[in-house]
Amino acid sequence: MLKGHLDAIVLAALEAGPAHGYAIIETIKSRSAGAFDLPEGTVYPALHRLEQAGLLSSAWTPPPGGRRRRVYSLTKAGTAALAEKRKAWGRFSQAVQTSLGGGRAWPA
Amino acid sequence: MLKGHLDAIVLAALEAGPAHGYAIIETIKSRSAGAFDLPEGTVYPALHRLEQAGLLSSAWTPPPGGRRRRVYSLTKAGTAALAEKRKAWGRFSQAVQTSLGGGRAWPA
DNA sequence: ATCCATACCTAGCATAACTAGGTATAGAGC
DNA sequence: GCTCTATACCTAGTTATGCTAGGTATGGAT
Repeated sequence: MLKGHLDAIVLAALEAGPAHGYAIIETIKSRSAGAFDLPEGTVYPALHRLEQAGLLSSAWTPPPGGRRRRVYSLTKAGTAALAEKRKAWGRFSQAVQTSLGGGRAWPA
Repeated sequence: MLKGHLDAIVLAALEAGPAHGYAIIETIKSRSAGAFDLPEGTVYPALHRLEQAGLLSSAWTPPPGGRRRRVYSLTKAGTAALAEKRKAWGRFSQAVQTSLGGGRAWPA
């Protein structure tokens, strides 16, 4: 379970530039060192949701000669949402950290 | 939304000693500096779930003269589960952190 | 020719946490 | 005495989220 942070992670994966769904899954897997190996059934609906919400836009790559791919890009609203979600993550993780007690934020 | 980490936070709130539901809510609120102001409808079912799972045990305080309270304590299994959940949180938050990119773990 | 990796999609399920109600007692203020 | 608030517990039903489990199709390697 990604516990409500999937949207932020997907948006972050697109920050470096447009990508298609399958590539996004790979990016997330490698960036998280394998921890987030997300099934397609998780990611594709999320992409649709994010596009619906106006945070992503998509375009099909021209199919003649190549395999069809839907390439997603961050919209302006998506970039803003990502920034907000990063802040929210910071607040959230800080709060969990102190709630779990046991002191320091990050074990060295 | 507590995003799946509620159980860990509740268990952590009981680590210092037994407490009743209402007090647990207060503890969580103060420990998180107000970030987690949980409705009772969130916490009570969680307590029941955790007791069902054998991670907590409960006892009613004797009602004569005082207000009825159900006091929860960590079981041995609960203590072990808390330790495991702390580790899981560490792994999870680390993975989110790197997935969100943007470098350093904690902005000073 | 067959298989696997790539690439997309959806319906339906499970779970989590919240909303929105309900009950009841103790103490403070009038 | 009466009312109001804080304390203290509970549950049914809603919502969102992510997953399972299926389906379709193409390109490249064997």
